[in-house]
Amino acid sequence: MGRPRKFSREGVLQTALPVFWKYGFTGTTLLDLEQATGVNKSGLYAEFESKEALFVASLRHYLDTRTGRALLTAEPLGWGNIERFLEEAPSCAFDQRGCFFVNSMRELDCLPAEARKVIADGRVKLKQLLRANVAVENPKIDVKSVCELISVFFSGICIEANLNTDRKRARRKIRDFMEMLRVAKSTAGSGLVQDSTPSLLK
Amino acid sequence: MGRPRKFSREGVLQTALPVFWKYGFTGTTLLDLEQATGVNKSGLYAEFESKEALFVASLRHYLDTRTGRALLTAEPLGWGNIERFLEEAPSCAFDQRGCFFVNSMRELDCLPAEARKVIADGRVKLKQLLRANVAVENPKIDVKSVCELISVFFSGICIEANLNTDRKRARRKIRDFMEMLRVAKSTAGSGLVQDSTPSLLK
DNA sequence: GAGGTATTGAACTCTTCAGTTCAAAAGGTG
DNA sequence: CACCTTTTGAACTGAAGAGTTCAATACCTC
Repeated sequence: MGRPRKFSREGVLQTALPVFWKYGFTGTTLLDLEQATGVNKSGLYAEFESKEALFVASLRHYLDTRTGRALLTAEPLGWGNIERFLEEAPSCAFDQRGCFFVNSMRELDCLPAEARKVIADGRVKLKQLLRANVAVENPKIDVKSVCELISVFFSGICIEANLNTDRKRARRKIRDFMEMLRVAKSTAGSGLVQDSTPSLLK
Repeated sequence: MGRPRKFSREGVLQTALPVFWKYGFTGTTLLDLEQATGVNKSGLYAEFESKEALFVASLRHYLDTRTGRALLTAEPLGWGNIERFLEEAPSCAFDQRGCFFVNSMRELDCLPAEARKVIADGRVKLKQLLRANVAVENPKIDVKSVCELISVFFSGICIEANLNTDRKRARRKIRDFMEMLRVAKSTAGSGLVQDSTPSLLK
């Protein structure tokens, strides 16, 4: 019954994603998408309502296919997971630098409302996953604050991945950061910190 | 000798900057720029060669008018300067969130070559300024590594400023980060860190 | 292999974009 | 106040943007 289509929704998302990732939503044209996916406009519009809908679907596809979640739920929970997450979650492929979510944060004002929601929800989820891993390490440290620091550091790593920094240098930074986290944890309550209102330590 | 113009180059840059800042280069249209600056296209093109040239000029104007440099060269050098820089450099105005430079890093692939160079040079300069402030604090710590961490953290803070995070929460994160830096410094060489190849400590 | 349905791709629309042109207006100067 | 240079704003251009339409094509079913 009728001609079968040449493309799959999955396949389109997989090939459209790197384009949006590299050029952003406003920076991507329909011509770019046609060329990348190999699917004509009419095909794309048959499957997706609009460029915005395709973007949102790409965002969701990204969430579903990335390893981030798996990395942060691996047993045993702890610093190890966080270190692996920081190292492996940000991509460094030519057309997929850093993290699609973090990149999109820059463009928030130009994005469809639904995309903004997906991003906000994604961040909440990330914080939860981080929290679980930090919590098992040391109750002396204010878990939420540490998670915030890790989140900021992750965003920074991702954004800087847009420059030419090679993976090796990024790994070095991550190691240093983790070392700092572990030291801070070890010395919690040791009296070394004399700030008037220490917030990192309970 | 002819009619005097109603606008100044300075004034245009000052009003164009927030538009580029908020919507990025590709997200900004000439109509946006006309409305924001109050200057007609023909006026803009009389002063600037192209949209790209106006963007680059805005980027340079940003560099020249920001307090970042002053904050990092204030005497005495040290953690205090860095903390003030992290707190005060990222803007949180409605249409100027985070740092224009960091925001532009996301868009690098759509930017004119000259803009890319300005950004790269700006980052080198920032690293130098950070270095001077870190160096005076403690020779036991690998200065360059610490600077990299601060730079990543700064980028992260700036990118996350694009979300609705209020200044108060950002300040809290910065205090925590600085605390960690200071603790790491204090415990350098204390034997708490047992990694096989510690890179943060000399 | 004929029939029927769904996909396809090219041509088309309408809008917006960056950039140009130029007659009219404006104001300093003598 | 008349002259002359310069700015100005509106109309214009050509290209590129998103999104639509539809005849031709492909392929599955019977």
